[in-house]
Amino acid sequence: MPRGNCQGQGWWHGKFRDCGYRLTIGREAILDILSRSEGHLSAEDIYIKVHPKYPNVGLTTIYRTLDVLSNLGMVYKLDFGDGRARYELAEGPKGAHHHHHLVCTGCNSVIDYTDFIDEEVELLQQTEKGLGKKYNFKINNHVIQFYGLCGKCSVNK
Amino acid sequence: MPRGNCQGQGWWHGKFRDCGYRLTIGREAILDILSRSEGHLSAEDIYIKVHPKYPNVGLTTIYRTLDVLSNLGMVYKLDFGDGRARYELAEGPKGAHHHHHLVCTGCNSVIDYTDFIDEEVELLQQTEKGLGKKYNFKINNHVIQFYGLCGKCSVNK
DNA sequence: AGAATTAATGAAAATCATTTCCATTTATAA
DNA sequence: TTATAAATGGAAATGATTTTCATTAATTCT
Ligand SMILES: [Mn+2]
Ligand SMILES: [Mn+2]
Ligand SMILES: [Zn+2]
Ligand SMILES: [Zn+2]
Repeated sequence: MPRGNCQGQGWWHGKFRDCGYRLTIGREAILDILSRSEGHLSAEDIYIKVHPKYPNVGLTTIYRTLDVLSNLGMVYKLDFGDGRARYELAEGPKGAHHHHHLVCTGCNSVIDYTDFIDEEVELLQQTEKGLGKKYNFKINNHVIQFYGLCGKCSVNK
Repeated sequence: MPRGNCQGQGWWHGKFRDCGYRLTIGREAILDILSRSEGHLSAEDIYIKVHPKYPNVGLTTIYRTLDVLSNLGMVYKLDFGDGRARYELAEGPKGAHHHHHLVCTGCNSVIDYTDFIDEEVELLQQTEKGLGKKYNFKINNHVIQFYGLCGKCSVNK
């Protein structure tokens, strides 16, 4: 009977180790929070969620880890114009869960949407290919955000 | 013979006044710099360009004016991930000159592109309409940016 | 397992873009 | 011209992020 159990270890161990990074409590905690939280967390949001369980993980480590994860492409660093960076897991273990954003300039709320029109995906691929060739650019990511007013804010306006 | 001449006054006077804002030297200088500069200027970039001619326009005014212009929709405030906001004129007097961005994550250079815009614009309008209805969202702007490595950075990598 | 090696960490200090304060100036309308 | 409120600049404050550096801990090697 194997003594280690792996079910709780998270799918990222492999990728993480492969890149030469050490596995630490702090990093696991951060990844754990990111994977079980919906939404767009700031560094401090994450710190506050991590702290009760791991009081000795500092905010500095949160920033450093998010930077590593972002460089590895495991996390997206986003800017919604509220003066602090926001982070979300790039994708789950099963593969992509790609989405774009609707940002309310009134209340700063953000809606994820995945209901792309079929043509949207296709156009994006064409565009990436075309632009890549024309400008000799190796594209590996994109950000699409719509700005406007949510229902509440249109009314209260 | 009319004594004022208007040719140098800039097309924005009207819009600006209509919104109840006063016309000041500083504001004109900033708009002037924005309209005659290519590229994506930070507040400080603008300050440096304005300063020789108008040494008594302070950085604070640059920030305040950019905020006003941005709220009026005359200027886009952009984030390319280098820690400072960048600004560009939304459009010239003749109408739109809409474009999107290719951002190099290696050297932070940015390419404006207008290729594929036609198809994109059409799709975008569909998408805006669809999303607007579904999420009860009044969309009035969007940001599309592709991230990757420019030619130089792919090589030097 | 124990020691050696080196990455990772936390706490405090530093950085730096942006914002706030407030006394003074200035654009605009009466 | 005068009255009025908006706009300004310079200094100080703010606040997110980064840097520093002495200490700790993960991994590798006996
Ligand atoms: Mn999202
Ligand atoms: Mn541009
Ligand atoms: Zn809203
Ligand atoms: Zn580059």
